[in-house]
Amino acid sequence: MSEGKDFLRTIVKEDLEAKKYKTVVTRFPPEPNGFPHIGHAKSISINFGIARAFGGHCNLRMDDTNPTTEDMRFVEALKDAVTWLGYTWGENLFFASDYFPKLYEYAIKLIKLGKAYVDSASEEQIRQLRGTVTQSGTRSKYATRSIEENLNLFERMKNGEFKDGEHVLRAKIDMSAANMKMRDPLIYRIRHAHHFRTGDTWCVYPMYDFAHCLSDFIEGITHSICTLEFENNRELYDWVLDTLEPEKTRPYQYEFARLNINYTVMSKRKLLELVNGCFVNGWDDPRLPTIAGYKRRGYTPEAILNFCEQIGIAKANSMVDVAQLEFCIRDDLNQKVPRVMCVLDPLKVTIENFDSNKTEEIEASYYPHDVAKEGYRKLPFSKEIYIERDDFMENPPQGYYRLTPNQSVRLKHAYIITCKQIIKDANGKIVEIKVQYHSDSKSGDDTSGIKVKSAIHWVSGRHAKKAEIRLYERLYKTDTPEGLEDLNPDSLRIIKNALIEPAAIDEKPDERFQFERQGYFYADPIDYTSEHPIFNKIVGLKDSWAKKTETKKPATKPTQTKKVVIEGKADPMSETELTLFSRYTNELGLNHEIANILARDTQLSNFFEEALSVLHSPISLANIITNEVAREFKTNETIQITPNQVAQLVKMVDDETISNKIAKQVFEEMLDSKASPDAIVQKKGLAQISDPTIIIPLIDEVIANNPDNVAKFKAGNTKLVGFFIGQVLKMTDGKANPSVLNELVSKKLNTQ
RNA sequence: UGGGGAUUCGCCAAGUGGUAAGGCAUCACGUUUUGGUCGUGACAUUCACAGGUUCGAAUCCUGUAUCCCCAUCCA
Repeated sequence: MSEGKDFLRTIVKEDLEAKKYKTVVTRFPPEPNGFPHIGHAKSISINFGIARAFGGHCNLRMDDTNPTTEDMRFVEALKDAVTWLGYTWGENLFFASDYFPKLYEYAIKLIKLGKAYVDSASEEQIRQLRGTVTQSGTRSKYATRSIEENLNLFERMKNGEFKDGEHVLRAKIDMSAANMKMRDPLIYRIRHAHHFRTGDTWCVYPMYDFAHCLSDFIEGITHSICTLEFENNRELYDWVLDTLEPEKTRPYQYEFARLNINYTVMSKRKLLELVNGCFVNGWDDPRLPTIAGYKRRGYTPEAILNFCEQIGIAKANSMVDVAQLEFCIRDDLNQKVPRVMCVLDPLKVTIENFDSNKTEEIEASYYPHDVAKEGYRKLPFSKEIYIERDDFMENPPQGYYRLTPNQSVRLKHAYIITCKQIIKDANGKIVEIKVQYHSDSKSGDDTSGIKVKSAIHWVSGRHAKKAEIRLYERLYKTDTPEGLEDLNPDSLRIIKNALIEPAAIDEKPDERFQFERQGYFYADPIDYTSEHPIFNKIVGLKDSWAKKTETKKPATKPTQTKKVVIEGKADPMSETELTLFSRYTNELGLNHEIANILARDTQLSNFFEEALSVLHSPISLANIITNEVAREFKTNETIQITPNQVAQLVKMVDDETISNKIAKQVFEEMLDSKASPDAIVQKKGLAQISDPTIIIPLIDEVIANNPDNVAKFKAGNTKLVGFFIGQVLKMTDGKANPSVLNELVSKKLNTQ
């Protein structure tokens, strides 16, 4: 939870430090039209997490501006998700629909400002007139209506005098804007629909772009964090707030990349399709990436939150490996849950030399030695037991550690057994094995001296309980699933007759267990009863044996195809550009790259020509202009610096008063202070230090203080020269002459 | 095709002119009564590509490529 670990926290931190806001206020603003999924969890952890980290607060706001898709049921699911993840909104549960009256007033204000109009064109016409991404649009003929007429019409829209789609309210912005969102966006539409909260009060409903920013403003949000697809909406967000509330401090929008996970679908539409089409069993199906699904499956909020923290926040579209999530739940449960034995695919084992009437009770710890928890149960041991079918092999492959005709094995917590006889049915399937146990090999008290390769889990036939185990695998078989055709047909496997040791049911020391050697399981919160226990598989244990045996087969190496880069062609130069180019290269001796940049950019070439008339130092001038000056022109239309000033600066570099490095620093300074370069150098004492008698002692000092790096350098890490130069430069505030310094450092290090 | 974003290891991701963090995955060894956990080590001479500026570039400049978003009366 550190403060500056991602770009959002960095922004918040800076804003707070700059006193832009007194306290940070964020919001989690879902639309209640579907169940929240792990992508929402990321957003929740960002918004609530930032608020918590900076001592602010986060509102839970239902963005319910579309009456046709939203439902109270989803509101409850959203609240559940936030609570389950461990966050609280306190008093701050809001609904955009609560702001409908205020929003309506804002719309009227916009009309009065002459910045909104009622458009009576049809939906189709509006689309036509909007233009395309390359062609600008045309403003509707209704845009010329008077303020009074607009006011009147809008009020009648509100009063329900018109049918759906007859009119809309539009912001009057710019029909030729390159950003399509700014082409007179719709801000209100007529909807004669029943809203789940406001009922039939309203006939007009605000659109997202109008409602969202104003809702943020009304709530005093400082940082409005949303996903990347809203980047284009930001300009409109700013426009609405700047024209309606120009004086007040207001929220700003920031975007991050939404979460994608491989083998998983996250879109509301696809999730809805799965649920409604009964491809899964409801919104809380454990195979679904919904919060309800993870909860039902047995995931912990800690694991989800930890996952959200691990994946980070950035602006690049990305696809997280589902293995990362699986790691998080294993990692969490490993420290928490009791171990218990459960046989999923039982094979009967009769211990020939064990008394058939006897039951031995073994004290077995619920936790392994490396988990700092205590607790144990009594484990019954008797003549007939069951082991996992694949823990015995008649003809084992190399490296198989478990029971074979020639290899003894330990029964976990109990005795070592040795196979004596294999019994098969008519089809050759093994139905039972007969073994002898070594009575002097009891766990914790073993004097047998027998060495075994592994310990396997087992249950006592007489005492074991029957359990239903629901085994879940990934819902999709492809890593980037598109549709139903990518569904994994084996995503759910139900084992009706697994055998579990009695304590797990009778004592029920927890809801979640590790079934020894298999994975983590969760007593299904809905269907489980002690008469008919049902466990969901949360996640399997890592299984390096399985991995080893399967990777043996396909050894096909993916052929590395070297990426072929197609170099696009630059536009040919115009006549005048060509003339300039040849003058720069031939007369002034500039290199082709620099000459090219200058020749193609009139702003830069004018600047250059002017500077050149002051100081005839074409190469130095051209370098600084195509690099530093160009950057400023890129971000600002006009810049404060004059060609004359740049010439002054270059002059100081040319006569070695200052270094190139310092020149860049001075340049930055000139941008802010508008002072002349000489004055800056004077004032700050930036003249460069070239005298070796001053520099050498500093180098010696750095070398003396960093013996490790000296050693690394000697070992061949020559890049470390940079480190030493950097250190000396730091000591001299960047004033040491870098060329001289470079030479001296290299010499010193090589003669040490 | 206009505009807006992005590009650092198999997957995430720090880094903003001075030694390419960290996690997942993978591999090896050690510990282990879970083929788990844990521990140790290995894993980017290079940051989409090509030039340029600089003593020094992932970072600054120019150009190119690729991917994502925008033309719902959805959010």
